[in-house]
Amino acid sequence: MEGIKHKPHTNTCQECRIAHLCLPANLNKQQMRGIEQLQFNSKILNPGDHLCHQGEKHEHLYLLRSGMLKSYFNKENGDEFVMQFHLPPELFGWEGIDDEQLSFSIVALDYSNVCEVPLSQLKEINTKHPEIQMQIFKLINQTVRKNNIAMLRTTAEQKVSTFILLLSKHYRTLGHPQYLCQLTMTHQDIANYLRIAPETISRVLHNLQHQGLIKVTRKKIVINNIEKLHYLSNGIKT
Amino acid sequence: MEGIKHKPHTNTCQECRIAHLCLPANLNKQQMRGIEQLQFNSKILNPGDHLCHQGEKHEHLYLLRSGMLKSYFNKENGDEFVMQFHLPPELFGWEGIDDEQLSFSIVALDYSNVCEVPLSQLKEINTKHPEIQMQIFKLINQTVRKNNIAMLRTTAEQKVSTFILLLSKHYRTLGHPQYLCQLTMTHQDIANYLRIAPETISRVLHNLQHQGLIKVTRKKIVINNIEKLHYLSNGIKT
DNA sequence: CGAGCGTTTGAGACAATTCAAGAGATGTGG
DNA sequence: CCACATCTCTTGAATTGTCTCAAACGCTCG
Repeated sequence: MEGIKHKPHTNTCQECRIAHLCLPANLNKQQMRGIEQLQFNSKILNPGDHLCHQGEKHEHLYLLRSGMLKSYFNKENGDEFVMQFHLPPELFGWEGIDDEQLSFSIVALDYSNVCEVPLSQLKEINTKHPEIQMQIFKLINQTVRKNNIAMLRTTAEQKVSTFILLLSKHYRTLGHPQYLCQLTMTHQDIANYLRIAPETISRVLHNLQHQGLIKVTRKKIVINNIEKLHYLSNGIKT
Repeated sequence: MEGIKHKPHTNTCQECRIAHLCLPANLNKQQMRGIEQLQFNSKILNPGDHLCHQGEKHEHLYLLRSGMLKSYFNKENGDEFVMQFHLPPELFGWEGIDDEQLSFSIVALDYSNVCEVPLSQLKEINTKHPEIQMQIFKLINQTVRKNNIAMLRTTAEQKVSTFILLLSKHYRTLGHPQYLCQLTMTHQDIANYLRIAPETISRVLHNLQHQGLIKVTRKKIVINNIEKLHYLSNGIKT
């Protein structure tokens, strides 16, 4: 799987379908015309393809246009540590930006399209389009919030139900009904990310299904009672 | 306590003692001369004073020059939720920057000195000094990392020992020996932040003392074996 | 089809929480 | 300066939740 070649090609922000959710979000039409020179390489990744590897030189920020990614690193003892799942539109690759080397690897979980912003170009972008700074703030902020969402919960049930809701929201933006949710990653990865045991994921899903809130078929989850799932995820008892 | 008036006064980055750790970190001497116009109000806070309140208009970024702060918000059910403890030099106030209103309050735990950067001024700063963008990235990154440090740990012992090490590092930068650590916040606040029960904090501290790693006197902790504490905090068994 | 991985399920062990009571510290007003 | 009320912290006992270990099952892919 990994062997398949990336097909880099160039994209201008002007013709990008999700520019309004991305760096140029705050630009008006006139300013948009001024960014003809804003164009970046974008990469198509197949599931299992790596975008970058731990230890490589840190030279890009990335913008996820579509698909789903996982960033992780290997601890000294060899254990994998899942940092994040990336969902579009997401700005990532800024973690550890003060380091020369990348402290993490990023792998595609789904067919994905990623836009590369060279760090070397960032200052220039910033000078020409200072409005973009605020948008970068917002994008970073969304990422931080997304991660807090699942990890700050205390019980396994809260964590898992929050995670399901997060994913289902993503699938809704893809046009699927929001009560549908596809687990593209393994239970192991989710468990690692949420800092719980993989067996616990299994048990919680079983419980949620038993309560009639969801229906699990393989890696597909249908949400029957999204309202109650929200309650659970926020620790509100009914 | 809360009633005591803030004493705002103006600071230029040029004369600031910690400018090299703050926004102008990457500027050379020539560029530093160019930032005479960079000056911000700074506030002195007494313990218990609020810097800002949930619901107010979101109009500043803040830079903590000295002291210690806590940011938190109140959930619908009235429960307090501790988001972060801020240690200098830290850039904060960018969480929820896409919202009009502040989603959190910030209170001083110690005598603190905070520099205010108006959001309205940010674009201008950015245009004149694009080098600062990268420094903002770095500062945000440090904050995210600091929070991950304690929260990604799995056991209560790991969380608490990581937290102690974090604080002790802070006190070292103040000139205290690094094996000294003052808890300016209540166990309740720490517990809330680390998502564990306050009783557990008490028990873990008791255990660590029993193992001879620390000595607890009231809110003062003396670290006897910092190396082993590091092992514990990283989950390495000895 | 068989190998290998991921998932499910159960039983026992362990960690952390909850609840409750008491000790210690802090602040206030007389 | 003391007495009282209020917080915070400590400690114990019972309970709950999650983890670990182990075994079996089910997919997927060559």
